Amino acid sequence: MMQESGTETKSNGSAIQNGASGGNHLLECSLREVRSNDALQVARQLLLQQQQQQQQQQQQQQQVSGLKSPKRNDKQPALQVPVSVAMMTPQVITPQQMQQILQQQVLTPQQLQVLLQQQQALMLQQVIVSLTAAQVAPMDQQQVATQQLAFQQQLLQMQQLQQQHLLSLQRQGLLTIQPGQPTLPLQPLAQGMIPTELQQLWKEVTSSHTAEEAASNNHSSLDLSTTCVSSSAPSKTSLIINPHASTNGQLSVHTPKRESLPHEEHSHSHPLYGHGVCKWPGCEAVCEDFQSFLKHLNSEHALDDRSTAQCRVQMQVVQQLELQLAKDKERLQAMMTHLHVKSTEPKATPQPLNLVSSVTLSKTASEASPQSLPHTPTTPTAPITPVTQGPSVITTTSMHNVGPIRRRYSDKYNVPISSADIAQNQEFYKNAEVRPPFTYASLIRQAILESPEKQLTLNEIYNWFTRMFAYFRRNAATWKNAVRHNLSLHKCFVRVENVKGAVWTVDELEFQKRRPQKISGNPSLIKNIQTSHTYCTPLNAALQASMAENSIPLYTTASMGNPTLGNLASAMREELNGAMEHTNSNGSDSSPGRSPMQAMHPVHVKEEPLDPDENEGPLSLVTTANHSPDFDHDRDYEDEPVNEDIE
DNA sequence: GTTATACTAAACAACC
DNA sequence: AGGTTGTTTAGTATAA
Repeated sequence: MMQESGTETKSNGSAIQNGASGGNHLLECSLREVRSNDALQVARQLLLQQQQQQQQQQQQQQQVSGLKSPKRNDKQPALQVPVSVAMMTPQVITPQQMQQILQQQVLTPQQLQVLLQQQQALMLQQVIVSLTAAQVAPMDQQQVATQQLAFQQQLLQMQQLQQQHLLSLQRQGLLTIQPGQPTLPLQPLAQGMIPTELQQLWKEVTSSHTAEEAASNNHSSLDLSTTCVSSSAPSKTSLIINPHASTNGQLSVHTPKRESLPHEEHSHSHPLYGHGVCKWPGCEAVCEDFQSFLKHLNSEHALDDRSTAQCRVQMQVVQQLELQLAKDKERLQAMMTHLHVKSTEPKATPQPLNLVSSVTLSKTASEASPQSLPHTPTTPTAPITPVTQGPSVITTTSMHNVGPIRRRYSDKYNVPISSADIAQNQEFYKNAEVRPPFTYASLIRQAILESPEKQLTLNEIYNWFTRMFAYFRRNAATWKNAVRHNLSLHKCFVRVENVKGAVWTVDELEFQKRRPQKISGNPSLIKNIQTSHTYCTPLNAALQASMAENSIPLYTTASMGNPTLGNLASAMREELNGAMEHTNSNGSDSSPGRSPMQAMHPVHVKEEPLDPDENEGPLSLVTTANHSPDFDHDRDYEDEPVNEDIE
C-alpha cells in the first residue's frame, strides 16, 4: 500500500523517462505470449475468412433486402481454407465465448482487436438485418431499439473483456518503450524523430491508409498500418484518420433509420474511439458521440509536440510488437514445417465456438513447442490476472510507467519461461526497458556463472546487469541495493577474498536448495512438464529439439557456444529444474523417466568457494568452455562506464 | 491466517 | 570527505 503509492509518486515524478515498472514487466511477459502465437496464422486465416464471409453475407443481405448493392468485389469466392476454418460461420460470439478466448490468451492484443472489430461489424450487420427486417415486416421501434441496445451491451461487454485482457497482458509485463529511450536500435526512425519529421510521418501514415484502402496493399515504407490495432478495418480506418471523414462519410441514405448507421459504424470502428471515450493513449476523455469525439480529437490531439511524442511512443510500441511478431512468425513457420510430418494433434478438443476451436487447434500444435511452454500452464489453469484499475493501454502505461516496480510480479512469471524464451528475449531485454522476469538471485547467479572464472566483483555484477538488461540502466540505487542485499542475504552467494579484492561466487548447492520453493509458484507448469516427461509427449521432444535447435545443450554448460545466450538459457533451465526437483521431491512423481530435465541438471557445478588465488586454471569445464570471443566482447564492455541514473 | 520468498528501502559500518 | 561495499532490519506483496 505504502509502497504502491510510493511507486506511483516516483513514477509520475520522473515520468516518461523510465518505463521500468511493474506494468512494463508485465507487458514483457505478455510479449512472450504474443510471441507464442502459433495461433496467429490460423487466426489470421480465420479473420480473413470471416471478412470474406462477411462480405458475402452482406451482399446477400443487401440483395435480399433490396438495398442498394455495392459493386461486387468478390474476387475470391469460397477459397480453400483449413477445415477448421472453413467450418466456421461468421457468427457473433458471445461475451462468454470471448471471455473464453481471452482466458486462453491465445490471441495477441492485435488479434483481439481485430476479432473485436469483426465482431462489431457482425453485430452491426445484425442490427442492419434487424432494421431491414423491420422495413419488410415493420418492427416496433421499441423493439429495434431494444435489440440495438442488446447488441451494444454485448459489444460493450466484449470491449471490456478485451480491455481487461489487454490490461492483464500489460500488467504481466510486455514491453516498455519510452519516448526518449536511448537504446532501441530497432527504431532508428522513431528514435531521433523530431516533430516535423513526425508531421511528415503522420502524412505518410494517413496517406498510406488511404492507399491501403484503395489497393489494400502492404506499404513497405512504414508498416504502422499493419500493426496498428485497427489495421484490419482499413476501409473504416482511413475515414477516421482523415479529419474530414466525418463529412465525407455522410452518404446519402435511403431510409432515415440507416442514417445513423454509418456514424455508429464509424464510432465503433475508430481505433481511437470506443466505449464512449477517446482512446488516445493517456487521454480517455469521454465523448458522447462520434461527432464530439472528432471535435475532441481535432482539438486535443492536434499536431503538436505532445501528440507527436505520444505518437512516437505508440510507434515504438508497435515496432516492438512487430519485431516480436516477426520472430514468432518465423518460429511458427519453422514449427509448422517441423511438425508437418507428424502433425497428429491428438487432443484438439473441438470447441463449440468455431473461432476458439480453430485457435485451440493451432494452439495445440504450438504446445508441442517450448515456446509455448510458458503458456501451457497459464492457459487452462491460471486465470488471467484480474485487472480492475488503471487506464490502460499499452502506450499509456509505457508513458507513465516510471521507476522501479516495487510490486513483485507474480512468481509464475519468474518461472515458466523456456530457455528458448530467454534466449530469444535476450536482445529484447538488452534493448527494451523491460523488467526481466527473474529474481535478483537468479540474475546474480547467472552473471557469476557467465564469467570465465565464475566469480565476479560486485561491480562486475553491476555491469553485467546493465549490460544485459536495459531495465537495469535506470534506478541504479534501487537495484544495486537489491543486488547487494541478495548477495548478503542468500547463502548461495559466497564472498571470496581475492587478490584483486572480494569476489562473489555461487554455491550451487545452496542455490539449488532454495529453488524448489520458488518454482512451486506454478504447479500447472510443473504438471505439464511432468506429464510431458512421464509420457514422453511431443512437448518434451519438441522442447529438447528446440533446445538443440537453439544451440542450447541440456545443461552441458561447458558446451555452450554462446555464453550469454546459453547461460541465460541455463538460468531458465534452472527454473525448470527447480520445478522438477520440487515436484519430484513432493513425491508426486518418482517416475524413473523423470529426467530429461534432470539429466540436464547441473550435476553440481558448484565449485567450493574457490581458492581465491588463481583460478586462472580451469576451475571447471564450465569455466573454460564459457570463454568465447563473444564473451571477450562482453568483458570489454563490462569495464565501460554504464550510462545509468539518467534521472 | 500462516509461512516462505522476493523486492524495496534504509541504516549502518568498514573500507578505499 | 565521499563513495563503495557489505550487512542487517523492516515493511510489503505474493503465492502456497
